[in-house]
Amino acid sequence: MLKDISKVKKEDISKLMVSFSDPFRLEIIDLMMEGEVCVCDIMKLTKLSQSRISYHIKILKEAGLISDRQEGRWVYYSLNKESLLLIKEWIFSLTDYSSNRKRCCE
Amino acid sequence: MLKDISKVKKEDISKLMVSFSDPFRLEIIDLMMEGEVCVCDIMKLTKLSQSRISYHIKILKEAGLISDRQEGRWVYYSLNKESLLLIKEWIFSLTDYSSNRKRCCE
DNA sequence: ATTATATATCAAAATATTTTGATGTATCAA
DNA sequence: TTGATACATCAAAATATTTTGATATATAAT
Repeated sequence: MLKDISKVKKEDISKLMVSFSDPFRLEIIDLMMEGEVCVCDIMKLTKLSQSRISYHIKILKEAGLISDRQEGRWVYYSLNKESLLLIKEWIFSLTDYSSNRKRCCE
Repeated sequence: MLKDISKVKKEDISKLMVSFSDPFRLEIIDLMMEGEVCVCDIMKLTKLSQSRISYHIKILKEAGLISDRQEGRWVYYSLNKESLLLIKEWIFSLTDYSSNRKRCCE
């Protein structure tokens, strides 16, 4: 069930895109492609500090890119498929743009 | 001719993504979907200042997202289909991630 | 030649993001 | 109930990005 991408606000798209604009967040996202991860996993696998990871996780969460689920002391994070689809759709609208070139300043 | 997306550096992806992380740049990109535009066009259509537009254009150029072509006093900018495809491919690899969930910390 | 136009670039100021280290909170185990 | 673990949050410092206004450069028209 895809939304009409032209009606999605630029602010929402740019906020999602901010998620991908940092190499450390991309690393974290990479790990989440394997499945759920907790902060402790990310610490082991990336050598980033705990608060630094929490900070980036927060950015991803606020963008709506990831979901969390608590279990005991652990919080499991995973990619949110809905927002991935939204991004995918937006990229589609971008790559399928009409290729008829207009002249500028006429 | 698609590259092996897993071999593309995170820094390259994040730099491309930075292009999309600002609402004004998204506006500019939107205009480019219609075809080539010059800075003067963008000025007319967005009411952003000239140097501000040039700044954002520079970001897009350095990310490799757009190409330029000079004609007299005008410089025409347009989206670079190759990098759009790269992004598309990257998004694909992200959305097609395996959904088998692993348990953390085991 | 002079002037106007289109755009780039620059330095400074304004903002925003990121990192760090410390502290707080909740959960669990002993 | 004490201590350890997992994570969040906070304030300050460090960085990075963005905006602004001024100036520079190249082209074109007069």
